[in-house]
Amino acid sequence: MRIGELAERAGTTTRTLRYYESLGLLPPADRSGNGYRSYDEEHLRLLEQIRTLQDFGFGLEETRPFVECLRAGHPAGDTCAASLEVYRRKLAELDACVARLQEVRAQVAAQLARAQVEALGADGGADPMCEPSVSERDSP
Amino acid sequence: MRIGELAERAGTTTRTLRYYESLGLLPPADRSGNGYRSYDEEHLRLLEQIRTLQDFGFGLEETRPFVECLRAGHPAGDTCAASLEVYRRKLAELDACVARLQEVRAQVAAQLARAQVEALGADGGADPMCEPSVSERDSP
DNA sequence: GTAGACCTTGACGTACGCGTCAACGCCAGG
DNA sequence: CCTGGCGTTGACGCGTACGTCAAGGTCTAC
Repeated sequence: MRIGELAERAGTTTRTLRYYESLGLLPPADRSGNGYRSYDEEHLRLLEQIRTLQDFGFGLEETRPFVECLRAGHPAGDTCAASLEVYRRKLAELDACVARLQEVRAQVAAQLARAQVEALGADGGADPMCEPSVSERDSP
Repeated sequence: MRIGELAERAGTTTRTLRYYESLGLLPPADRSGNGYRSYDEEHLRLLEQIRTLQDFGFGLEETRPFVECLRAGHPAGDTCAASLEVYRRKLAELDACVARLQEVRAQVAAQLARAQVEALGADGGADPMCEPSVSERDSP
């Protein structure tokens, strides 16, 4: 099949396929007599592997071991040692990233709370502890 | 003070200060007779505000309301309505991002687990439950 | 007067993953 | 024969937040 068909079947663009080839991520496609790239089903599998990982947030370079694993003849791209290592590294990265974001979230939330109070204090209400909060005497 | 001193005190570089000015994020600095930029303590406060937000992962444009709030004479950059809105938007973004990352993390973990099993099955061990694990009989 | 440290503007480089032309070749249908 | 649709390479653009270099002006100290 030619590049346009492969691109469509893989849900990507011809530009992307040529880009991957230029990176050496995809093997150089065979050329038919007129110079057109010629692809087979295996290329489609490689692309599906790449797209799956991309959706996970993997960079293109991180997908390389998976692609090479498939090209080496393995039925799955992620059963080779190098691929497993990338998975593990990525898990660690994800954990670190989540932790950082949660910490930031807490700090931003705290800043927001403080700023809201300050905004009220500066804007309108002079002393905000006149009326005792009713909720204390509500239940007994 | 001149640009080098401000940069050092703010923990940044002269390039960054000129860049912010070119964006209109910082107000154009006054020039002394020789054409050098001249800054005061207020500029330092603006920069501190920007850096704090940058550390939270805010983009430069997102810091603009805070800077303008300070420039408007408010004692804090985050007590203006626009700044509070940015805080709230950022909180929502952070929550969405954390959720997405956690979902991805779960999927990657699942892929890793599956791939490890497949790798074992293809590589060596035929039936991996011959020797009962010794740790079970260790303590009693 | 001259070296060195500071300042000025301008412009290109970086990383990522392509999008979007430009200018051209090839091939099938009418 | 010509149009339209496919393909080819090459090269610039984008967004973000600057780094880095170039070529020059300015000020201080010796």
